[in-house]
Amino acid sequence: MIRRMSQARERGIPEATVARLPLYLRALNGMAERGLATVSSEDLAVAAGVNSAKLRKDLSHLGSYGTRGVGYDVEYLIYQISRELGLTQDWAIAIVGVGNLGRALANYGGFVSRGFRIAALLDADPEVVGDHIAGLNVEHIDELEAVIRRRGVSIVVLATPAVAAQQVADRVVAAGVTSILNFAPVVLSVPDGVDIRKVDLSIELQILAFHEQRKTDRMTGGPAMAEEWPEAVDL
Amino acid sequence: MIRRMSQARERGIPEATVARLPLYLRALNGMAERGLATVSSEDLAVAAGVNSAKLRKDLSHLGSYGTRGVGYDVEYLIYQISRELGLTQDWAIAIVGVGNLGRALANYGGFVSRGFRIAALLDADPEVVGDHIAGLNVEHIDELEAVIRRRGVSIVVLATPAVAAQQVADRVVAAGVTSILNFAPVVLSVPDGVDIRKVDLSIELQILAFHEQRKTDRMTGGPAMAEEWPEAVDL
DNA sequence: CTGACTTTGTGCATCGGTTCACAAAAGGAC
DNA sequence: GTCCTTTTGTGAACCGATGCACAAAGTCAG
Repeated sequence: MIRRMSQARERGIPEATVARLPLYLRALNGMAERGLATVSSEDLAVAAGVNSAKLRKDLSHLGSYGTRGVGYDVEYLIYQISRELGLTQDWAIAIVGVGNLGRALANYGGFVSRGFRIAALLDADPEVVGDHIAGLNVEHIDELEAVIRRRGVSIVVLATPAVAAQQVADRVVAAGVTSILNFAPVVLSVPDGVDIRKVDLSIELQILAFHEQRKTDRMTGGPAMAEEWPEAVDL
Repeated sequence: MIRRMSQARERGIPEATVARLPLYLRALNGMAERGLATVSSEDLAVAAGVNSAKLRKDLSHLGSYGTRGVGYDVEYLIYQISRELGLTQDWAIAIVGVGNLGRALANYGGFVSRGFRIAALLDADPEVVGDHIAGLNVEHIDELEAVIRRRGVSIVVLATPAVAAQQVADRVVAAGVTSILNFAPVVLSVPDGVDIRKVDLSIELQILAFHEQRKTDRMTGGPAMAEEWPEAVDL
């Protein structure tokens, strides 16, 4: 027995593809709202800001959901991508650290929109504990393990100061959490099997600055004739 | 005349390398604070969370700044990376959209820390205009072009609602800005030569959810024997 | 000055991801 | 039913990034 399956799928979607699926999903939702029933790979690619061949290859990893000569059924594709991403189930997330950023995240609508539910806000500062933010009561960090267990939290968002992040990470990992979204500017060390994604505002700015500098260098004389070092290195 | 230069450099640092330089810089700053004078590629790689061969290759794109048998001079390397990233100059940035996120960004210390200076906060809501946040007066979005010109703003951070983002982007581009950090969940379309970096909180969560789902699937039966589709597709 | 030791810088094989270009599949006209 | 048009799904070439493994270059002891 050969079990051709539908070409690919059966296991392992490339990481680069996974990172783009949410993008397609957002574009598709916009199209569904505007009442579109089907969409071609070309149109969807433009809406998502990618190359159409890449889009088709990405979708082919999920299965063969298009109709040649027609395109993709918008609603069906939304369902398939949502299912693949795990958004058809309900994810309880906890936000640790209720400073400016934590507050912003708690109020950010995009989280709740699909599949995600903020189940807890935690902070170490007694000044903040007890505040009501986005309809939730801020709880003390001492409750971390209990809250994770009782409310079935499976994803933790770290918005603590840098010095506290590793310590909190150790505790949430010990409590059984294996997915962490880290906003603190530190490299967390966690055991194998724990997924960490890092969002670092300052790094993004530095990358922009690099390119901006290159652009302005090019205007004013060009880098080829700019000095290389304050003093010579090659003798 | 051959002009060997110091091997690489002269032009074009790989994008992947640029994205890691800020990481090295942060690790090096920590080491400088702890008084370390030199560091080996191995130690620095561990601190930055990367492979040491990759670190050495990354640094080799900037020039040959290490000493064999010894390692890298911490202060000197900090200076070289900072210069390469353009952090030795002062960047004026403007934040557009002073909601929860905009406020968090304005108060985020990591921006100011090296080279970046928040030069303006702008919003369309008259309720918010005039507020004082992080020592700055919130100005009306009508002032956008004037503020960019007068204060030499070269990087704009978009923290507006999704619907307003494209419109604001068009205006800042028209005003001559060529670097944008976008937090709004939309695909911006801008002319060639304008750099956009996107930070999307909801997408990061969706990627985590995907991996989390895979992990829990594996516990409960394994994906190989999980059903593929509600109905069969291959006949 | 010599020889043992350390650590960089890089050539090379490899890998994952992107893009092109086209055959295969579907729909519609007549 | 046949032909023509559209659009998918994918083979294959290409491109950039990664990581191994080692020669080259330096330090340091004696």
